[in-house]
Amino acid sequence: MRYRRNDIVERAVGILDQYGLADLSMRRIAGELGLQPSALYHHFASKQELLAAVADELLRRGARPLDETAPWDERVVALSHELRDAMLAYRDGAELIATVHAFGLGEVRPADRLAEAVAGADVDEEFARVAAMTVVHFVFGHVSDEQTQLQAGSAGAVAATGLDATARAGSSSFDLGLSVVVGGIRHHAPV
Amino acid sequence: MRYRRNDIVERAVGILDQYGLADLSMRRIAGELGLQPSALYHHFASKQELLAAVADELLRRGARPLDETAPWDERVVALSHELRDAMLAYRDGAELIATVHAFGLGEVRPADRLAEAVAGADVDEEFARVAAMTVVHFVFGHVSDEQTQLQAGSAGAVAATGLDATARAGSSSFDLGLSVVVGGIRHHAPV
DNA sequence: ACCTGAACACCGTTCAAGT
DNA sequence: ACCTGAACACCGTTCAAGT
Repeated sequence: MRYRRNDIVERAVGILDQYGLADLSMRRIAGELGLQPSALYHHFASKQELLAAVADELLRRGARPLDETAPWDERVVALSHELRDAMLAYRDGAELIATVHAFGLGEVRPADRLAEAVAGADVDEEFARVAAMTVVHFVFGHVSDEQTQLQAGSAGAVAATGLDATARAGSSSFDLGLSVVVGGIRHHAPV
Repeated sequence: MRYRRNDIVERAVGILDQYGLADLSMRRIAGELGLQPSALYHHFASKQELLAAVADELLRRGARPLDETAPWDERVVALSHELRDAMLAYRDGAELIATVHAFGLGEVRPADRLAEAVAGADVDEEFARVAAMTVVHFVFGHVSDEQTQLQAGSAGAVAATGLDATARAGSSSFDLGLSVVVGGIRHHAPV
């Protein structure tokens, strides 16, 4: 069989969601496609590059149109929720996306759209960049924690109501933490 | 040779600092101690447990006394700098500490001391906990980014002045981002 | 352009057996 | 209590060769 880059990424997304990041090996991806592991290196220079492409794919699948006319803080909140939902939509999505970006990889850069939104407040460019990074760090950290707890819960014998409670707690503490960061940006003395 | 848990952790810290997290394998640790890899499983149930002990050790080595009489915001800033310095003191320290805590491991919990400090503001207990987690997520994310850039720079042929500039930029954007989060906590409407 | 086959240099973990 | 020796079931990556 002959595949293109995107076929491999799609199969990798499937393995990630079904078996988790720990089982997302080059050998497993190749095996499920009926290829030798070495064939993947025709499409990707390394596993890191393949994982970056998978993270980009998850972010693209989670992308939503943004109301550009909305106030800056509403746009920041909308973008943060979009990012959170994209991270939670697939198994280990949070860990994968956070790891890829920790290594400075990935073409899709959530901080860029956030920085544009923050620039709508009355702040200079450097502050907008730092503020956007702060929001991204909060979202990455919070949602990684959330997904770890969510998946630990679903592994054990937790009642459906218990899971719902966990999800609700995650969502409201996410909104509370986000309001702290957005409030901090709002009350920043203009430099 | 016969070793105790702590001897193994100390040797692991040495390997981490000299060769990095990617080379911190059970086989490497055992080899440097003149042991069979299987011997480590008498002291630690898994590699994850060993890594958690290493992360705890780094945090303990970076611990500093805290002025309990200082205002809550100064204590939050001091604890954040203590955490940042502990993460930066050893090669890949940021990634290790962030990863261990992302999996809910480690006995040393930076969020606990931070929550105590935040409780000094006029806020309820749940808000103090969420605010402390927000600070931790910011510090973990920012310092992981910082260390990635720092180490990418030191790998190439960067002049000493260039490295200093990178470190200075990291520090001041850290302080700026931290002031956003602390400002957000300060301006939070008491519930 | 895309893939095979084989190899290299590794991993974490288990377990019976030793002292 | 602490360690050995051997094995199991894997890894990512390289490279000459095939079509």
